[in-house]
Amino acid sequence: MSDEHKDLYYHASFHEDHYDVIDETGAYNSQKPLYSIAGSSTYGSSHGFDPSSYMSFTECLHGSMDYNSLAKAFGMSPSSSEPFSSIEGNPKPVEVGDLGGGGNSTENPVTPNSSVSFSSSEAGGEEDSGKVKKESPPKGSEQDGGECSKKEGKTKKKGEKKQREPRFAFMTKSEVDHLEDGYRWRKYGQKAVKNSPYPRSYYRCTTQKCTVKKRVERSFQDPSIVITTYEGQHNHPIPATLRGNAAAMFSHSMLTPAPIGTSRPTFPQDFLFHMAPHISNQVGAGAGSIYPQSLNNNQHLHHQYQVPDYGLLQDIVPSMFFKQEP
DNA sequence: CGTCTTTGACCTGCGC
DNA sequence: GCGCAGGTCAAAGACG
Repeated sequence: MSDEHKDLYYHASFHEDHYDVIDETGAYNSQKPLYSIAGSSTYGSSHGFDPSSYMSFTECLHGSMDYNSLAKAFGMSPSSSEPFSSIEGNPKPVEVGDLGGGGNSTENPVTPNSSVSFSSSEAGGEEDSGKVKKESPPKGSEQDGGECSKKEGKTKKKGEKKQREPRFAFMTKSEVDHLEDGYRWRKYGQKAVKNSPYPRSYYRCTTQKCTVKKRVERSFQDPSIVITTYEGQHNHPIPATLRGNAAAMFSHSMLTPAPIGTSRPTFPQDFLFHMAPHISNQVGAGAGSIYPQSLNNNQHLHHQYQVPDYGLLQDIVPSMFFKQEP
């Protein structure tokens, strides 16, 4: 494995979380990797992809995702006190790598190494530096839409580490930083990232009571790649008013076959994750690359990727990852 | 007027 | 203890 690959594919860590990425050979470079996902790259549109199995990105965030199951499916022990990879003080981000492949979409060919990586990390109680703001009300209360008073309560309990919501990171090749995912977000901050010329933006779901946040930053290794990290799960449906009927049609369209590489799907904005057949046994966990497909318009055309063979996936990929339609 | 972005300040945890 | 870096707040401004 060459470092070259890593560099090429983004071995940069997600800074605070140390998300590393693996190269196409499956080798990765991480401190505490739980498992990695490496994808194969080559795939011809002729394979015809099986649209019956996929899950929308939004849905994923929606709550239909069972972290434990996911973990289990991926070869991790779901039950234990570490759902995904949580470890006291040491988030074990699941990483994904390999941007190898991808392929090209008819309308917008993407470079071979353009794909999206997906990683997640759950923090049972990580410390995440700085993440905790004023530590006032336990995330629970303040969050709720409530912007409560900030600088006041320092009711932090000793030894009680703030619990972090599960997080999922996606690397998408795109020119736009903020990818449309069906939800409404409000930017609440932007920070320069160390060692990166690109700033990181912080967004929060505008829906009341929804505490989902997401961070968006561009890879400094490959500026064309946008890293989006979601934290938490939406506890509400997609805003119906968003982008017209996007939300409305979402429920249906997301289950509709989308011939990638042939015609652009007409779904609303969302991503479809596709798992690549390539399995890497890093750290004893199976993996596959997840290719997202933007459902938006031209704006995200570059998110269309070749779809890998689905065959193998069904067995390794957690069911919740796919939406099965009879 | 409501919503969203920008941006400097502030807070917190961590490493040295 | 100090400095650094990440994360968040909230005032101010832009926009429709």
